[in-house]
Amino acid sequence: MQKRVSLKMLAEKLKVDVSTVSRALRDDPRVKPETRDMVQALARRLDYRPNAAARALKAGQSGRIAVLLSPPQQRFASPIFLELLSTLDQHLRETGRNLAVFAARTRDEEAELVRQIIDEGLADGIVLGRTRKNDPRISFLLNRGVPFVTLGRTDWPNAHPWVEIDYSEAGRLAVRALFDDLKGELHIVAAPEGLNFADYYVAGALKEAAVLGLPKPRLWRVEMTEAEGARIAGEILGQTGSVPAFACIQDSLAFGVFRAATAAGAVVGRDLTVFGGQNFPGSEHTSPPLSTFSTEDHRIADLLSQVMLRRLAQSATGPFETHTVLPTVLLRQSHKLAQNEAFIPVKQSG
Amino acid sequence: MQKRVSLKMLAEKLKVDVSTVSRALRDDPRVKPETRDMVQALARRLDYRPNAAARALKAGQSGRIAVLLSPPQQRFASPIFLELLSTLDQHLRETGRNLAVFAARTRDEEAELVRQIIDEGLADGIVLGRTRKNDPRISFLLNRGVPFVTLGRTDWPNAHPWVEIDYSEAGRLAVRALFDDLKGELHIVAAPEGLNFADYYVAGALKEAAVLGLPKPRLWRVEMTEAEGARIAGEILGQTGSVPAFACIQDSLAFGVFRAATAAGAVVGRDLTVFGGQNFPGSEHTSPPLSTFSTEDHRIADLLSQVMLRRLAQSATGPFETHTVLPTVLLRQSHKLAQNEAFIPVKQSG
DNA sequence: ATCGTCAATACAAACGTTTGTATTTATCGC
DNA sequence: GCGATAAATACAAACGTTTGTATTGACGAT
Repeated sequence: MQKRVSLKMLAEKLKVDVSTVSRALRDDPRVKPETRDMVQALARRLDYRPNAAARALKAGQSGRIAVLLSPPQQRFASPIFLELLSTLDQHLRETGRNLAVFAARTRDEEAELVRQIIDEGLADGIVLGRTRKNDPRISFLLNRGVPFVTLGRTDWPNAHPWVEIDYSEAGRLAVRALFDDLKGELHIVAAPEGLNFADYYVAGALKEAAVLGLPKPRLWRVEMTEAEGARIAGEILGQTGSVPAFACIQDSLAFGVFRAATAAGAVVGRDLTVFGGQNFPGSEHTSPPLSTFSTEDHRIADLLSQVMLRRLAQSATGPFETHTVLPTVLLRQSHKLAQNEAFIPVKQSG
Repeated sequence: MQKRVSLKMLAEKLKVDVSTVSRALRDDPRVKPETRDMVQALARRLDYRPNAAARALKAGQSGRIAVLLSPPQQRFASPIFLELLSTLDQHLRETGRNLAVFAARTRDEEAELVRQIIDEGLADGIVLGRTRKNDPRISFLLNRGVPFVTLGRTDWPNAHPWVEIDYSEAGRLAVRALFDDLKGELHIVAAPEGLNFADYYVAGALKEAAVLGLPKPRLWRVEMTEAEGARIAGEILGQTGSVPAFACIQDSLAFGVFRAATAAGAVVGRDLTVFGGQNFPGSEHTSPPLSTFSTEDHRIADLLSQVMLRRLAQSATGPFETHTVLPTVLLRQSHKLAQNEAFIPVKQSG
């Protein structure tokens, strides 16, 4: 357990000044080639690594990028997050940066957490998702001039780079798909109001319902958990004799619908129809295979990483034109009623 | 975009020394109560936050704990990781620490990454999973005296705290369950050799097979991906006329088996049987519901966090007696062949 | 020989904290 | 009213870097 090797230590051993050592290691032309080689040789031999805290202090930059994990984070948290963390870390490490992760307990806590991250110098930039209306995190970051990238556009769509999944299209798509065999009431099951992606989904779904001449669908704004999906479907299946259709914004909710159906002795594709979202692992193997839309997780993670890096390289202020709306792709067709046709996979997901 | 507020700034405004400001903020009895209040009032008004880098440099501690995400990290990465990150961040922030995340591309890269984390002072402690035989990460950390906690025991079981899932029991359990209706060859599909949890699983499974007087099962050591599960099952389903049984160490592999079965027109529960692991989201809703074992993700995450904090509070060297082996719980019974009995959920998973 | 020039290196300050020690100021005993 | 004592505060060094500037010594030009 020897002492950590520092510039000072190298300097003492070589009987030169720390400044010379520092410059030698950075290939500064001001140091004599022989000195440089000597320093570098010893540094390599002792496996010298520059201290991150000291560098951060000097540079006024932490060298870290934060990812904000949005609550609630449970087993059913969107699979995109892990992919994002992994991809982002790869990209960051290539540019000498590291990844910091913060998980707020509640949505209200997030703004304060963001403030802490910035003002304590815990990170130089932030990646955040689940943008919302009047998002206090965004106004704070803009105000401070902090580089950040969001998953989902905000109320200041031209003030920062963002990447967005086309949830409006997803909503439209789900309703359109369910419409074909619609035999009963249509339920839109989305995340709480104010969350932008959910608002877009609902808007897209409602618009499509109107276009198709449907009566106004029943709207549910709940947390995206299997429990909530089960609760809602359980309630509906208990009271109606018709064949309800559920357009769920996320597969977690749809899984809940499956659970409620099983509990009620109802069969999906006969007594009810379901459409999910985000193509969770396992959704391919439900019975019938869950209709859902793909969100191209890897591409999103990759894009967010790239955009974050580009933003970090930019000067302090915008405009930042990097706005990308990613398409959603229809997967499978289990929403079709059994008596109409066989369940056929539209596209393999692996 | 005003300058960050520092101790110096507060000191100048109040015409006192920075040391006084520093002490006032930490409620040092050496500063006069009126001065203390004056300082704290201004600090609150200007929303002063101590700079993390400066503190880290002075303290010789980064104030961060690293979590190593083990490759491969894909959509099917174990759901435990997100839960772990979330829980750990909660606990850490309560003690003024933060969470850093590192994702190695390959297993070989991990040891070097760990070295970098420690020697550059990127973190003061590490949480790591997927321990293996002759794990170079562990020997390095022990050598450096770094506080760390592992998910899964190591070759140095008394030298550091760890938490372990009872994979030996899981293997035993899977084979025992599949045995009841075994009509063909038994396949053990586990993660690559050298990964401790997989080795325990295989050992437990083989031992149980021997106890039950079964012929030696066929062994597969592959990455835990749906693709690998599908590949293996596809191969087997193509060549055998019998009813193979697959004990998969993780649901991702089992999902692959389901996919291959669908592709081959085979029906799970009639033409083959499957047993999974870790109870992934969605595994409840396969048809038939996937038999698997639960790994109590939240409890694991909580335990790892607690143990890490306790370890950080301890003196530099052991012994560290915190060893916990968590049980695995059988969920569902879809491995039963259809003609024998109906598929009944043994226990709800939500 | 002397000065300027250049290369090579050393010195020093700074980033924002924390903390040991020195200094100032007020208070008390006598 | 004077020295001792304690309270309050200021000074200074340190953590490990980076980087601007000063110093040293050798050499060529005059």
